[in-house]
Amino acid sequence: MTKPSLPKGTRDFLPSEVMKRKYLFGILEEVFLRHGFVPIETPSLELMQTLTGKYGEEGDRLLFKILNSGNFLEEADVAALEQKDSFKLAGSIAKRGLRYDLTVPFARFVVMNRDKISFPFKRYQIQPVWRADRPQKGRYQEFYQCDCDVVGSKSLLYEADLLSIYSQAFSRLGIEVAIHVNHRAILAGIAEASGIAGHFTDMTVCIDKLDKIGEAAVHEEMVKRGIGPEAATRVLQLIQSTTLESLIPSLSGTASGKKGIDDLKAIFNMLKGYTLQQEIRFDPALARGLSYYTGFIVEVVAKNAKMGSLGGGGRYDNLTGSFGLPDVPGVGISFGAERIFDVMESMDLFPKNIGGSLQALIVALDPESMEYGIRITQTLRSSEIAADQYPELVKMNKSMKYANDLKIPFVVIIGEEERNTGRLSLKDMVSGNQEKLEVGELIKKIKTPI
RNA sequence: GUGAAUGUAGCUCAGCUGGUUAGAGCAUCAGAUUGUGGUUCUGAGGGUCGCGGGUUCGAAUCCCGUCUUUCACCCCA
Repeated sequence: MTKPSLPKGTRDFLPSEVMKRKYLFGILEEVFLRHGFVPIETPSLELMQTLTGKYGEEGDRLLFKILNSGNFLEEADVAALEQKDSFKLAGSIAKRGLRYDLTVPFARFVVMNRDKISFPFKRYQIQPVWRADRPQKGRYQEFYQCDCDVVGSKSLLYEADLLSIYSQAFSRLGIEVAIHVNHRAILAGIAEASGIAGHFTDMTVCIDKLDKIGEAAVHEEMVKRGIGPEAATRVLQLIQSTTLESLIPSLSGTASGKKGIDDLKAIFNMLKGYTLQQEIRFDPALARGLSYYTGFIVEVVAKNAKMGSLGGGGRYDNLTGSFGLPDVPGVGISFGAERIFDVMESMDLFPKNIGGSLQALIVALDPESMEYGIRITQTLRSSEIAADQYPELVKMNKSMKYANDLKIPFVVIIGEEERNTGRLSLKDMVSGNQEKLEVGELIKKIKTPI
């Protein structure tokens, strides 16, 4: 016998947890659908050639690879095997891998299905992804991503739409958030205005850490990466601006700075037509995931919970380029479902009534009542009541305990007397009251909300 | 990839500087209660102390190795 255990970074979900997760995903789906996004699904497995090279060296290392079937060593790269070069060997023995995110498979999907979809194509996708990362708090090797993207349009209307989705979704979930917005061109403008255009990546890597390590440490790190101390000070000064207007004097001289400011202005202008319940804040210090974002960028942070980002996204201009379809612009956002779940759990934001599913348990006391109970159960079920019959004739306290453990609100007790009179005992498990009712009354009673 | 912890009953954990038969709570099962759950009381079952080696008269306890899991960093959701 082997001791049961799970691979690291994976979890079982109990019924109550699955119900909560469905509730969360359900709300997201409703918001997505209402904004005109449609669902797609892609396989868990992709070809390694689809996945490798898309996430940088680090990402390639974290890909789960799937061994080829059969005697896969026959085709193994012998030289790599002898050199113990695992990475090189993998290419010859694993032609498939588990998807690492939903964005790259989506890019493949768009390229392969471009004849079947109409642009702009608005899709959402809620599926698990896998990463061979070291797990830690709130981070798993298998987790769900909820992505929402539009491809095939450069219109800034979609930026506004996606911000509206964030606002509505978090409001409906009951989480108060700040939606931070920035633009890659503004960051480029800041670099240019500080005379360090050549150090753009160094700059963004550093300022991304601002809220984590503080101003002084960011300054120090910028200098360490070859940015002059004065330029670093200038950068820090510029990224602390809280309004677009205050950046205009410094950035309007640079082409990219102007472009970024114009874009964001246009987005904010469109947002005036939306009803937004959450704060949307311009934050020039936001420098997230810049490796593939080319325009607008966004990140969502909970206001009342100590938790990293609950979601993020941005515009990218060349999603499908690596699959041979250039110039397809896109903009998208992602919800960090696992973290949102944790925040909602810690703030007790799930409705109380999503735990139990069964509304009535039928308990029979003798073999004839068992048969009678089957018919009653079916009657209740066809009256849209979630009903179930206790399957064995046992001491009643056992079946009552079962009803109690499952939080079933009503128990229908059927014995000889009930059978003869046609009036069944209905016990309300919350109040403990019990009364004898005919089936019709009983159904009405169970369906009446408390 | 770097660093630090951890591992004892199904679960959460106690077990002092080594000393007979390894404990508790929860959970399970049975009874108090032969037609009534939650609370309570009584009892029962359940352990190769992660695995391997070493020190010792004696190891859950000390040492070494190994595996597992967790936490932090990197990175990221």
